[in-house]
Amino acid sequence: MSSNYGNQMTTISDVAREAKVSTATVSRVLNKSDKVRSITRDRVNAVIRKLNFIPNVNALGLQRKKTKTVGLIFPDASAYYFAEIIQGINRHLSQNDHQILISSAHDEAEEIKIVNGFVKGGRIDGLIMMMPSANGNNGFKIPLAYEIPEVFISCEINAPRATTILLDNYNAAREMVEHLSRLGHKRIAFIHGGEHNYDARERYRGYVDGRRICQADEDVNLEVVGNFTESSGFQATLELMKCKPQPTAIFAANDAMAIGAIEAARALKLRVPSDLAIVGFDDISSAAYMDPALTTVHVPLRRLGRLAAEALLKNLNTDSAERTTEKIIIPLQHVIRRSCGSEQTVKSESF
Amino acid sequence: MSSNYGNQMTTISDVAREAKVSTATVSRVLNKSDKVRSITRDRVNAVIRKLNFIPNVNALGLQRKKTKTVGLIFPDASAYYFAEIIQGINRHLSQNDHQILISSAHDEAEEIKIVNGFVKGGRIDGLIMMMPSANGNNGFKIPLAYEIPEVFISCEINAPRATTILLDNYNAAREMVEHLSRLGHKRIAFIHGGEHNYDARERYRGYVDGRRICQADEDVNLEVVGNFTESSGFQATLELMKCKPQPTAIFAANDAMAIGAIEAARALKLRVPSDLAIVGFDDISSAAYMDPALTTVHVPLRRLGRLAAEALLKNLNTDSAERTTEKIIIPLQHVIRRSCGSEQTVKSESF
DNA sequence: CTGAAAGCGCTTACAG
DNA sequence: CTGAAAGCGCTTACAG
Repeated sequence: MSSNYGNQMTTISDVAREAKVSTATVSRVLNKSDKVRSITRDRVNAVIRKLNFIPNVNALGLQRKKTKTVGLIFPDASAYYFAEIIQGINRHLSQNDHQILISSAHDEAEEIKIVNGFVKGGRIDGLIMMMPSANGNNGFKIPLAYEIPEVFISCEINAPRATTILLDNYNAAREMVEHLSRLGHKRIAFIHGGEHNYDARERYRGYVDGRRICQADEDVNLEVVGNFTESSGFQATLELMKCKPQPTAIFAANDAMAIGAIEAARALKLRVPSDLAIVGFDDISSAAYMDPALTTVHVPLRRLGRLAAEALLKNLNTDSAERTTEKIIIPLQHVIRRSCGSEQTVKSESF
Repeated sequence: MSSNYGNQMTTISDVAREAKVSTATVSRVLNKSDKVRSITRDRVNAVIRKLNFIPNVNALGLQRKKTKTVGLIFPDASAYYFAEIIQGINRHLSQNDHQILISSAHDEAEEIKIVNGFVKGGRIDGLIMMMPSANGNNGFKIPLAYEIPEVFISCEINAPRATTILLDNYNAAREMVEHLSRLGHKRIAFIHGGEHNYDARERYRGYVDGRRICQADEDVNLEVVGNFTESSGFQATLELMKCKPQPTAIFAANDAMAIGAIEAARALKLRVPSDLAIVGFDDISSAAYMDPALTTVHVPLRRLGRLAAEALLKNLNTDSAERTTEKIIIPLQHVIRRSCGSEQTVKSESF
């Protein structure tokens, strides 16, 4: 195996030699230290530019214990959330001279292994974890033992001095039920996204409370568990429509399942929304283009990513003793389209 | 700012002290060198395990010029492709003890800046780039000057000793036109994905040749340029249906635009497929759940990601002088559903 | 088979 | 304001 960087590598010594100063001075210029005469500084900067010098990150990491790198850990599933959030994170981080090391895990054991490697290997300065399957009060002690700043997305781990960013799933779901109730629905069914997912559980909680508040036949069981995929929404809907009496509205915990639900309604020769109202959650890009256009809850994923990046960056620049424990909850907006049968807002949809 | 790794950091010296050997010996054990007595090896390994020692990546990077990290650069757009491909790459790379550093760029200047920082900063051992907007023979010299292995996805840059992975867009598109022609369509329109996108251009080329081969009224202009979004597909379809005579089929260069096209057909009170056949490209997860279910071309994104990872890993372990120039073309399969009006296959779709 | 020592590319007290 | 030197955590000839 050959040396990798080959002849491309310019070092601080090359710069020092060319500028006729010591490496210490070059270093001071690089680090904007004020203890450099401006004439010297200019000369060094000229050489840096001329040689297109970029400091070796490994040397920096070794010496300063800073790598300008943030670790990102995501669950294996959720490709859609994943992509959007990363874009939001990356935009902010790259503007602030930080890079992203990503990995995905499908269970906590794998998760912990990755975090361990990242942190003990000296690869990262901070960590952003999206782990909706993490279960609050048990396990999951490992990453919290490290002293690097951490941001958790969509999981309620009570991590001291860490930042947790959550969607306000509960209120959005509750209000969605209230909206359906206002449209006259009494039997509002729910397709659950899965017991092991934080967002899904919170949406469910909002659904239950919404039904109670609206006194919407809450004693009738109208719940089926899906797994956030179109096909599970399809199957769940077939199940639900076997109930007697049948539900008049279905609230799917995400848009993919709502899409499956609409397809199932079609297979059952039910018209949406007149025979059956169907609503989702997420507001994916095709939601506006379905037939009928999908009523849903908009989830601002890029913004979520940006908030995570901002929170992490802030803590990266704060002494660990000064760091506070923060919880950021992102309020969510409904997007009322045709699939819920809401008259007054149909007109607001136009292309 | 406090030191980051705090007391978590175990070094090779800690291990050496505890095992009563020199750091050189520990290093030899870590690197599976055979020049260590097995008794010594066992003792050292026991300490390594006991202290949960993980070598510092920065020190390794400095010393060996290897970081066990692969850089991934993606265009800002294409969130969907992005997520799926990364999952494929990550799965393979993490199994082989490599990490992923990602970044996205929206033009070549930014691209080059990122690559520069990655390579000259000593951050990566190899590079995977997805740059459908890269334009073959011009510009884009920079990354190729480096000696690290490179894999290009969806762009035809004639990079010596690099691997290029392409989808067989051309043949899949041509065959799609032939399929529509076989169903009796003469006026087959095309919604282009954008001149600056390699996949889009290739799909267009397939469309043009398909029409010629089928002698499908090829002299009539039935093309509109979109940008791979639902809304552009919607607008493009409104445009196309102003043509006299109207097209009887629309081939959208991706599924998102096909979704917009179906919605537009609906707005125009046209039934799909009987009044207007519509087909897409990508086979996104909701394609099977639309109404009508979308005929499209399946693109195996995870596999694409895995192939990229495999190719890179292979070259990472090959001396640069031995590396060959490779081009891998992934054949694509059609998925015939209802939206094209193909009778014989409707029955094969079931839930 | 094992250890002492130099060195990878930086930063940072320390001395001047 | 500037430089010589030590040190961050590893690896690898070199000597034994």
